[in-house]
Amino acid sequence: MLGSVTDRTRLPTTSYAVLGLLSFRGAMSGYDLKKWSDFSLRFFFWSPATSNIYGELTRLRSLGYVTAREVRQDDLRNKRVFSITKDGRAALERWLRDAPIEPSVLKEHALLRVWLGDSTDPDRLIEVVKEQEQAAQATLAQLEHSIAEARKSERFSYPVLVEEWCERVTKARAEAYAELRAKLEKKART
Amino acid sequence: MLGSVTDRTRLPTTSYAVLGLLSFRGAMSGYDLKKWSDFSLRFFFWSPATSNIYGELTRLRSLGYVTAREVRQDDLRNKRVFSITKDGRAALERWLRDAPIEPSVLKEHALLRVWLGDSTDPDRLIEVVKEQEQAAQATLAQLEHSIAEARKSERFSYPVLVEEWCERVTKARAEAYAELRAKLEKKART
DNA sequence: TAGGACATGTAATCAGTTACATGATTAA
DNA sequence: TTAATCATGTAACTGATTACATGTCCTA
Repeated sequence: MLGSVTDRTRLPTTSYAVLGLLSFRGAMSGYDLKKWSDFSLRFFFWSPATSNIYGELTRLRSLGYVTAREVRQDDLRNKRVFSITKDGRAALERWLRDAPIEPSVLKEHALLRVWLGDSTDPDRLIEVVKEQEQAAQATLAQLEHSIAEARKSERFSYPVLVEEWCERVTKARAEAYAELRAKLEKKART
Repeated sequence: MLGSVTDRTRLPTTSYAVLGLLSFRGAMSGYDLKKWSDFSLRFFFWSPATSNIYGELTRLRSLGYVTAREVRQDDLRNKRVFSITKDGRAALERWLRDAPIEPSVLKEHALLRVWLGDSTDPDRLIEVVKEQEQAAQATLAQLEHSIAEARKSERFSYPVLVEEWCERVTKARAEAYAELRAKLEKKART
């Protein structure tokens, strides 16, 4: 009721995430955006599905926040690249300034299994935890690569700070899983 | 197509989370479940909305995984308490054994703001990060309380392990936010 | 010649939230 | 008397996913 007029411009976070990606470098296709978000947003936020990105792009365009341009990359294939507009930038800045920040979410599906450890096979549990430890280490390697890349350009100074945050927390996650595994192994022996 | 028969029994994770809560202690109401999940699942997974819990309870009952019993708590108010059935326990164990584990998700809404720091007021950014640091510390206090409680009973030995994991990672999150704040402050001074 | 990367989208579905509806009890 | 807690649910909505549809180019 209240806000029915105001909320016309209130978009899901994904819209702003896409707009944000576009604020770094213009002229990207939906495909490019998906790839890049898999290598950046994914670490601390989430990477939307491809179809979701195309959907957002359509919406953003109808709002005048992005413009599309057809690019012929070769004789047969066409590519539609998007750029953020002045209006889009303004909307992004408004959102950054005014939108309330939702509480952070940590969804560790593996821990739900451990939590219900009494109903599970202890060895399976140890395996699951080991896998998570490895997954965290793999993420860490990707992050380190990503940080090294991002440091090359001044333009990514903020993303670098965020990735360093992620690095620290991912390290802690890996260690916490290692500790948990040790505890589970000890528990299994008794 | 494949699985159209098999998937009849494939439920969303929330169903199993509710079933899991019920596996610890029987005879809980929807209201109880919501409260408890706010103090346990929330830390490492997520706490479903009240209406969501009631919905799951209905579904679980129709599958024969839980039974309901009416409890008259005083002259006027009635309470419907639920207990897990043998079938429910079997379904939970099957899920724990067989279901693939989805990748973990970390959604730090505040970091999306930092990531887009070039489009934001630096002082506002520092404030936002400070708030996250405090939020993490508040979570830490709740966790410590929760761990102390859970240690009182043998039955919660697995939940204690999970909460210790959370404690460690939440500490790291708080520290990572503190470090980030320091970097932002330094950046602002230059 | 098969598989992966490039490239774009629609349609169906789903998991979950918010808003709403209702009403008693208890503590400040 | 006001707010919080107890207590249960339905209905409308929405954000996002999965499945599907289509086709080229390049590499092993």
